[in-house]
Amino acid sequence: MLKIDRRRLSPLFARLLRTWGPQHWWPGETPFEVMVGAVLTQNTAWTNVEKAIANLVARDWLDADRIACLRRRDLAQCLKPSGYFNIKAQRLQAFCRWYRQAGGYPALAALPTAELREALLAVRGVGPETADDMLLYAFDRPVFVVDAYTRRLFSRLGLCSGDEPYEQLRSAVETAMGADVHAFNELHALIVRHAKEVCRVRPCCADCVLAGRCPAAHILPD
DNA sequence: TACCAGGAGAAAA
DNA sequence: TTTTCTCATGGT
Repeated sequence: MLKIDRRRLSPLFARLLRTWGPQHWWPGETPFEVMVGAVLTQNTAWTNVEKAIANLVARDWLDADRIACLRRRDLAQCLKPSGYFNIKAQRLQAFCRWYRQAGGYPALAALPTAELREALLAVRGVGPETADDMLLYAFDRPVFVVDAYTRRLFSRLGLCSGDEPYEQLRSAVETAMGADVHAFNELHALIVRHAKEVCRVRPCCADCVLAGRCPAAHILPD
């Protein structure tokens, strides 16, 4: 079973926070909007998701009851900028129908984390990362979100091999950091921010940037 | 032009 | 069980 050394993870977190500052995630007005964003951002740049959400808001459709009852093709048209629009229309309706049937946010927020996670994962179109995005950023549960950036960065730093099962990596980070909603919130957001700012510019050296000896270090604010 | 982006599920091996 | 394929727009 994978173990991540807290003495290596904590300085990494501190370095990211010092470099990029608090990220104030998730960008969303309400928990429901956060959950919609979590579905729409699957393998998609956030700027495209924002356009799709803006379309929903402009039509006054950012509502579980409304989305659940829309014609699939109307919703798909609205989601077009976020890509995979037919699949996402299907997934978002499946999620909204479940959300409504489950009693909405108050009823779901009353569930224990493990039970809520299991219920989310049973919704078609909600996988581990999407479920954990929702748990952390919409329900404030101490769950760490593992994404492709986390695997890439951690494997380059030698914290993991990168091909561990999702649950193993999530559990290892949660054990190393302790159940801390705020820390999980920031760490995941910072990893994404770091990837956007650095890996895109110079994909080979996310690790040496963090060690402070990267040729591209000039792009860092400190 | 080619590649990537805050994945998930189905199909094939 | 593991790997591969499909879904698709928009920015770089």
